[in-house]
Amino acid sequence: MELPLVEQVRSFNRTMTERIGVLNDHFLGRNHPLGEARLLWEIGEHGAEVRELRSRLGLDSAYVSRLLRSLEGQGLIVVETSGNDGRVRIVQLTEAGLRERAELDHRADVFAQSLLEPLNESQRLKLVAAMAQVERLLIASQITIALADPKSSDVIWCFEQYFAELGKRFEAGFDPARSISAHAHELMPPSGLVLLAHMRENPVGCGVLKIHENAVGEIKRMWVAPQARGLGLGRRLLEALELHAREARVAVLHLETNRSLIEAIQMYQGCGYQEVEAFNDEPYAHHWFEKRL
Amino acid sequence: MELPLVEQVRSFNRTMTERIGVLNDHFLGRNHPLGEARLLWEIGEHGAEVRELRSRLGLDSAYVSRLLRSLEGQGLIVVETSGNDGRVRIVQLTEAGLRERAELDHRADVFAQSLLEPLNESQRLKLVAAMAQVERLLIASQITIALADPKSSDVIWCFEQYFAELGKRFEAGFDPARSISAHAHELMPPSGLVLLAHMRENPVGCGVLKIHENAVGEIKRMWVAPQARGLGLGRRLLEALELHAREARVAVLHLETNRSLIEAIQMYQGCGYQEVEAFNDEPYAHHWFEKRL
DNA sequence: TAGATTCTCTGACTATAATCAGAGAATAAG
DNA sequence: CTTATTCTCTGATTATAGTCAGAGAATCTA
Repeated sequence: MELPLVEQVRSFNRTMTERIGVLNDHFLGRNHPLGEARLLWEIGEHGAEVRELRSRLGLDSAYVSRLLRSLEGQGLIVVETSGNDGRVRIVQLTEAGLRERAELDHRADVFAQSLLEPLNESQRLKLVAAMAQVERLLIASQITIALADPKSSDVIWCFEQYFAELGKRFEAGFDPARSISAHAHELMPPSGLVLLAHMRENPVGCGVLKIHENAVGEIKRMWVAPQARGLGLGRRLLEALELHAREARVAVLHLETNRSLIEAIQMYQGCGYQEVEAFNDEPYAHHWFEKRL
Repeated sequence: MELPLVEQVRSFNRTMTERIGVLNDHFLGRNHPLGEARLLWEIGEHGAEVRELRSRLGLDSAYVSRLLRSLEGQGLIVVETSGNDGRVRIVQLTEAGLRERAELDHRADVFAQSLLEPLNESQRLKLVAAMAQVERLLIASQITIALADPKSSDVIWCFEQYFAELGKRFEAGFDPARSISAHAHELMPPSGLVLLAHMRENPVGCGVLKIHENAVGEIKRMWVAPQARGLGLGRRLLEALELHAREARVAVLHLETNRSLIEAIQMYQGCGYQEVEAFNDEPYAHHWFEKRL
């Protein structure tokens, strides 16, 4: 690989732009303009709310409305008002709409097969493995980490997921009330902060830093969503927390963890955390770590 | 073809469609509509013929003309009549056009870097390696093999490349006149045929089958262009020739080769060819092979 | 319960990306 | 030298993909 990294990425982008063009022509081939096809696809077999479609596809409400009117005119969808909220409208595919969607599905399959077909078995496996790798890493590179409000719904959701996971993994379950607390007011600067990782609007990980008086920081609630694991996100979160800690003149970071969280323990050690004597009486902890910054 | 492979390819396509959309918005971001930007890019630093641009981008002549008029109006290009052929027009970028193109170039770089930036060193290397692999195999899957007219310029070009390469690789050079002949009239059905491999209009490999009376076929002029090597194209060409041989009721295939063509010899053996006694007096040959079909 | 917000829709408008028919000039082929 | 072909251009027209302003109804918030 003599090409500089950026050159190789650009070359890849050129190749893919071309291929995606072919894919779109394929989709487009017969039938609908691309906008309608995408919408038809996103509605899915079980229907969807219009507002949901709009935000998923990132389209203007006037435009979506027009696309829906067109699909309705073709008898591919029915639109009805939601029972729960009279403002919200629900789109469902009709029989004809389902057939049309199956046709799109089939075309996408045919296209995918046309890429594999000229290759031999070993090349196919290599291609698919490399695609999975590219996809994974591109997704990883889309994850952003930012300061978050501990009272926001995304943070609350992440903490719930975190507690639920501890409940499953600890031998004796987990009761947040028994554990050392970290309430919202402690998690706002200057006494602490929450970092949240997002993947396209969706929260996929969190981490908390509490700042104590004696230049001691405490890391808590490190969690990565299952679909975002194996991408080095835990380490990224930890490093981002350390950066904030340094800025707050923290000299030593503490954290404690349960023996069932094996990957976490390995990550802490890999990031330079040393196991030390228990520095608190957290009932769920088996290992206590510290790192001097 | 097992479904998981197709599923992974489709998932990859979805991810890439999204990324390419972002790339286009980036390009588009400021400045020009996408069509103009693509054209500006394709004109290149040294200018180009309009007809060449049209065929490279696959656009209608009226449309290209209009795009050129628009770019001309913005002072980014100048169009002049070719000296050789009064019908052909040549487009050149002006100073401003070159700056604009450099800007596009820069944006593509920034985009590529934005993919790499959030990753750590080892992830970057993995991503780039996987991209190279995907690109290579997708390009391989774009190569088509078809019967070709031995008098066509593509075939003549491939044969010239083949002879030039033999001249370089054989210890004593290579003189086509001394070698056993294969003239155009022998390479048309029913007495023979030429297969040509194309990658997006460009010839990248060839192979010849001569059919003799006693159900004996002869493989000659197997060549793969340097940029298409390592993709299994030689084997694909050979297998395609064998298919044609079977259809022509050939029972045994002969071929001879020079000891310096090591990869070729390995490929023949890997495809089931057995080394036999010399069956002709080809002066450049060291190994003679046959395969019963 | 008033006022703000959310959700969807319509009307009016624009930019982009084409396509088709045909004209005019230059060149190639017979 | 005539005819066919190639290359480019203009005019007329279309489809696609939006954007913006605002209206009307339902719902949420203070």
